[in-house]
Amino acid sequence: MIQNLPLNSILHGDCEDLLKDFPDNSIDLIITSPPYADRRSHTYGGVSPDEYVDWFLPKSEQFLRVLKPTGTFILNIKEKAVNGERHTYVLELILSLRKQGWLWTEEFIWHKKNSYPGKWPNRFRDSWERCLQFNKERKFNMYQEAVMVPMGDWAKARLKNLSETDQIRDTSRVESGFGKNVSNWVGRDKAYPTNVLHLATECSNKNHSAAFPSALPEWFVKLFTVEDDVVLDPFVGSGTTAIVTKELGRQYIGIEVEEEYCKLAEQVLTKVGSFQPELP
Amino acid sequence: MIQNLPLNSILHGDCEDLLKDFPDNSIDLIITSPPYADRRSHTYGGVSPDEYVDWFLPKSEQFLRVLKPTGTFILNIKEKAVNGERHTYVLELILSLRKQGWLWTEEFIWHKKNSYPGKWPNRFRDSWERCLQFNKERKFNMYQEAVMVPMGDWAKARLKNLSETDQIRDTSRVESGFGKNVSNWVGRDKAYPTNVLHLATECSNKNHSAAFPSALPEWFVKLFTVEDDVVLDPFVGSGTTAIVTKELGRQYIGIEVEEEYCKLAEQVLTKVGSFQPELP
DNA sequence: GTTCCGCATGAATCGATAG
DNA sequence: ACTATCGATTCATGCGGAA
Repeated sequence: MIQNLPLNSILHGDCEDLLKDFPDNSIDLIITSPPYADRRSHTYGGVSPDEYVDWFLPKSEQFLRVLKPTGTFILNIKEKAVNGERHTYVLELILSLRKQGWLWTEEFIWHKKNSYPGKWPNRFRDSWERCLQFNKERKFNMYQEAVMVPMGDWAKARLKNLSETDQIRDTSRVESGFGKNVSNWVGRDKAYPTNVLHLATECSNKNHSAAFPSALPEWFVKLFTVEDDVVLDPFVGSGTTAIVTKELGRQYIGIEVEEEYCKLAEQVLTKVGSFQPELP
Repeated sequence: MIQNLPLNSILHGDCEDLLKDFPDNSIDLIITSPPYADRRSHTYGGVSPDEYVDWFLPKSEQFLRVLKPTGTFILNIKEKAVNGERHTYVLELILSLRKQGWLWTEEFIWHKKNSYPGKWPNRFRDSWERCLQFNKERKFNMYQEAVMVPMGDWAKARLKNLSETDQIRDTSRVESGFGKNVSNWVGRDKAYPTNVLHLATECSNKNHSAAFPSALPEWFVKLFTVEDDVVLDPFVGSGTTAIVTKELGRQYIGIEVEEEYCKLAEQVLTKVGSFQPELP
């Protein structure tokens, strides 16, 4: 058991092992997107859907131990289609996590505006993922004001940045919720968020593709932590969670088994500046 | 066992009892929004979340029997928060329905664009519900073209393929359907939808607490049936499903235990016209 | 400097083909 | 019969070069 947390670093190894050295009740927010069943097989050896719960539970046991009683665990995950059916391993995982001692507080929906294309006789494109919120206690830290958006200024800023074609495109889009449909927000000062998030994946980014867009962890970090709080991502990948955590002036800990990802994340993190609060 | 289905009528009673008189494999689509746990307690005697699965399974057993092998069962449901947690009865219901013989084909998300306003210390407004798709067989009827939506950048796509003069000429003739080369790009301005539906709730219906907007059943009726197919709603309430079913030229069967709702639904249905296909 | 347009790129899924 | 691999399908996004 180590005395101090390895703050602001990316650790190389299996989170199940490495977390055993962490002290109890020391993390404010755990947010992660673990490898989905049968995905990323080159990295994680391809956990099969049927084995997924057994693979995950020892890890989440450590998450439960290191999380503060006021902390939150956000799990981004989505089940795949197997033999024409949705597999049930995510449902079983939720039930198992509750038996492990977690409270299943909420399920946020991440609406992926640019879902993977394709056509099949029996289903449409899969355009959403689960962001499951778990807690240790019924009372936890939540800073709702931090994610309220000042819509007036925001609308003007967005409008200015849009090309004409983008404006046409967006007004024609049926599913313009949180996105660029500015007209929804005219005359409003603040928007109360809901439990549905509308974000596009960053698929054709110049950077290495991440599991989720940075706006996703950003939103949860703002919502569940304040400055200098500690945010852990036990499957940090190319470092998206750590990067936005640092940018927001919180302290990050990332864990990753793939060495190449570790180096990549550390490389980017040295270039990232941390948020400095303005002095009056 | 009755010989013929009670087509285009609203039956008064408990669907579990009434369906026992229905023949096997006779319904093309079952779509329903059952009373949620602990809701509408005056109507259904207050099903508690812990008893919900046991309450539901005998009914779904009849659904399974009366549904055609090519048919679909759409279940609109959302778990409530109990003691600060999301209750797990919907997850358990999915697992139980699979054991009963259903295939859990898909989970659509209904994003409620204007969700009920409110603010709580530990959660945001709940602005989505599950629309669970179950089937008897892996092959089922699905008419995807019936629900295609305008493409995201339809304006861009059209402009790309046409010269300016062609644009003017063709757009002026679109209504008559005789434009030149129209077929080249007309097909491109529509895309298949995803498994996320963006629909506003209709606040107008004050009596029926579990009512969904007519656009929701409309979408599924178009997607899973053709004209003259039989659509059943075993918890039809004030009749939304039956009404849109009739309007779309399909045949409806509604079941409702509350007599007042039955009368209300029948009253509206007499005024509703059925879709008439145009003859050449 | 703008705006416009081509193009690669995805946490996908199914069905056919091969071992 | 059962598993592994592969091609076909499809569309929102953002980058970069062109106009």
